[in-house]
Amino acid sequence: MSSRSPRQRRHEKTKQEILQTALGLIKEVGFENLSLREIARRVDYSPAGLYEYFDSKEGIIQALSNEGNRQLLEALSSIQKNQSRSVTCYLVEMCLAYIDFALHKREYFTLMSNLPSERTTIDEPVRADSPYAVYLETVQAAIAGGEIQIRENFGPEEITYSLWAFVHGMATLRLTHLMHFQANFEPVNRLSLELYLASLA
Amino acid sequence: MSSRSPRQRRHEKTKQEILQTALGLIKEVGFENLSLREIARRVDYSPAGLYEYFDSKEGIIQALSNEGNRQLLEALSSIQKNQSRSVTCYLVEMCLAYIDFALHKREYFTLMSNLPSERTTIDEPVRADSPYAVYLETVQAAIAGGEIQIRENFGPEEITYSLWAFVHGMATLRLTHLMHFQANFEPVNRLSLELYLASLA
DNA sequence: TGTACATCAGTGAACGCGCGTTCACTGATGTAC
DNA sequence: TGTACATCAGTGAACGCGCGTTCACTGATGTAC
Repeated sequence: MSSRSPRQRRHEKTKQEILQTALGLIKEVGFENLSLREIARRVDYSPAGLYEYFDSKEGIIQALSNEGNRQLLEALSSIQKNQSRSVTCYLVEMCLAYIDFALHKREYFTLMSNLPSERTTIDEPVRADSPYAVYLETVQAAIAGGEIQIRENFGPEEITYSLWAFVHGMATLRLTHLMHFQANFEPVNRLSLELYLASLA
Repeated sequence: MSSRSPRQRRHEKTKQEILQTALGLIKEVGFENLSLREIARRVDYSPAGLYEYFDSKEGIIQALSNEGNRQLLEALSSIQKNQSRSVTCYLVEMCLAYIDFALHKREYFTLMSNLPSERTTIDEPVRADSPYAVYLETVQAAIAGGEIQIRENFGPEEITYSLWAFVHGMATLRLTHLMHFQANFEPVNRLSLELYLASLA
């Protein structure tokens, strides 16, 4: 850190400024309308100037996506550690945290859901730093603790996928089709998840 | 029908041709890359020619969205009628039909999920010709038949919403993040839904 | 049945806009001696 | 401490592209008498 020259630090700082601006822009106009030229306008650079910091527009998106992944991972992991109730309780909180993340950091969330997963079959290993891995571990803990039963063709991965689909649907609906719908979703989401988890016992 | 002049029929036919072409284009390049000029190229018209049939690009999208709504409605309704098992059985089939629709008519589905719902609070009436209405009716039938119990703050609408979120998540994940993931999702989806519905009994 | 006219279906060119990327360049900052 | 030089950070202009929409127009089709 301190071994970096002032020049390198300035460079890094500008890079972060660009990323933050891009993020704000996505929040305003949506991922699909993100424009490199508009980012440049907002940081008061010429469009060409950004190429000092990123190879391409895609490079900016990748950097943001990595950061989003980090933040979601952090949000999920912190729940895993902070509580001392049953594992299924953790799971419910983690599910709700996913929805919260989608709503409050939707600029990251839309970005991330629009990028395809690297994993393409169940035989490939799960990336350790992926949000999915956090869910999977927790589900496995619940299974080990006897709180969740596995069934034929319905092991840890399948259970995790189904939970993920459930919360992903809740989150996605809120961000698209139900974006103008006024209601108190949280208790409904919570109860649905509790009921579903209960049925897995 | 037969009272319409040949001119009107030709007009209608061309209109349909444009819509079908637009649909094919969405299937190829995605909703967000739909281009009026490219539609024109494919039907061998000048871009201006399309304005004889639609007021704007938005008009084409609206027309397609209506048609998609009709087709989804039809897919769901046909299941409601064709079977003679428990209502919960219908529900599972309807849920799977939703996913099927999303996967096999994804050009319609992406279109529809990107348009916000007209209904903005639970106090407004449900549109009778909406897919949601079909789900809601079925859930109400299940409640009436004692197959599903309502709970505090968890009535027919909440139950329907949660089911919808579940299948919407399954569908959306497949179309975005898991688009390249190879697996046999159907039995997993079916079992998850059956378990969830069982927990509502 | 023929003719005059109105409407329809479709064109070509343009408007005004926005986009990502490249390239030759310049002045400022840092480095070596 | 001063100077010569290299690298860095950033610019301006252009390339080549695509977009939705408008407008004056024309030839074909249909209608009325």
